[in-house]
Amino acid sequence: MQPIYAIETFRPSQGVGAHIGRARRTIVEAIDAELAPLDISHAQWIVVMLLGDGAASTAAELCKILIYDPGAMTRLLDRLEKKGVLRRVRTAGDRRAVRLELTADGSKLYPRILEALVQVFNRLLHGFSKSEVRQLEQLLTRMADNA
Amino acid sequence: MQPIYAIETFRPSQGVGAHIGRARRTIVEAIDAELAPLDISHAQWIVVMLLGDGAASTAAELCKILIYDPGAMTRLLDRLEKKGVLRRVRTAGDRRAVRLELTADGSKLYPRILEALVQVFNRLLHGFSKSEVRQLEQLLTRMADNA
DNA sequence: TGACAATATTTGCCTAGGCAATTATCATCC
DNA sequence: GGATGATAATTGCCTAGGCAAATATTGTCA
Repeated sequence: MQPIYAIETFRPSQGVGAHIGRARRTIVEAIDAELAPLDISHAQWIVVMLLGDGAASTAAELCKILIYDPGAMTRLLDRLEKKGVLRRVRTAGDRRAVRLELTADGSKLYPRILEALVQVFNRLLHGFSKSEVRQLEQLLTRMADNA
Repeated sequence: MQPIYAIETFRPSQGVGAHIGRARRTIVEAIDAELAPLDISHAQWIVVMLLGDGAASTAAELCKILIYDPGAMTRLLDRLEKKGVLRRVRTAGDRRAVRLELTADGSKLYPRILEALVQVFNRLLHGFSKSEVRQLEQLLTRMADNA
């Protein structure tokens, strides 16, 4: 398999990295606009969704998934806890870890954010066939798996 | 064309957004590791590359491309100027704008970063055919164009 | 031309993230 | 079982980004 890019011809602002960066900023901007009335930050709603759909349940898991500083995560969780969105629960199993649970209010947040996400992604993926979406996901996954 | 996602079945941590986020974090992490010896931050080397390949030449253009706060950009440019990487040049045409130019040292930085980028992307794109890379780029572009 | 909106940059203030050190708890290996 | 290393979370300190206001300049339109 040949290398994809060569130093002589690679233009950073036209490579895959730039495209992914642009797509990501586009997504974040669109979702933030959609969620503006909820008064919740980008980092915060991602955490709510990861907890809500069961992808994570501790701070360490969130940090690993998001490649996020543990100290910053502690404070982010402080803010969400103070807002009443989640609570920290000491578990019997591993007393180092703190299990994170959405409160009733936090759980109500989940479907509202979910709706915004579905709406935004359906708009951004307008004109895509389902197989194209699946393909996009697979290509990105293969990239990440190469790391 | 049908909507891609439905509220009932959409799982945020498995959608396109999550994949793009993961891919982006993977890329940033890999490049930062590669560029560690240069002692230059993520935001900084992106600016150097955008200036170096002519994709931008003013602070406002950088802000637009990167969806970055103008105030933060001013200070980021301050740091790069103090490092001797770039200089600000008042132009005769529009006296509000400040044209940004890489210094000789900044220009030397360009190929070193370029090499790191090519290396990292070739690694992350290992196993991809060129048409798959092109396809990935096109899918991402179509997404961004829908915004 | 003159008033007014828009653009480019800068500054102050506040918030949030990164890094390093600390504490508590678990896992491992002898 | 006990020493040692790893893991989870937290805290302090510093840096960097977001927002709003201010300044300078340009564009527009009556």
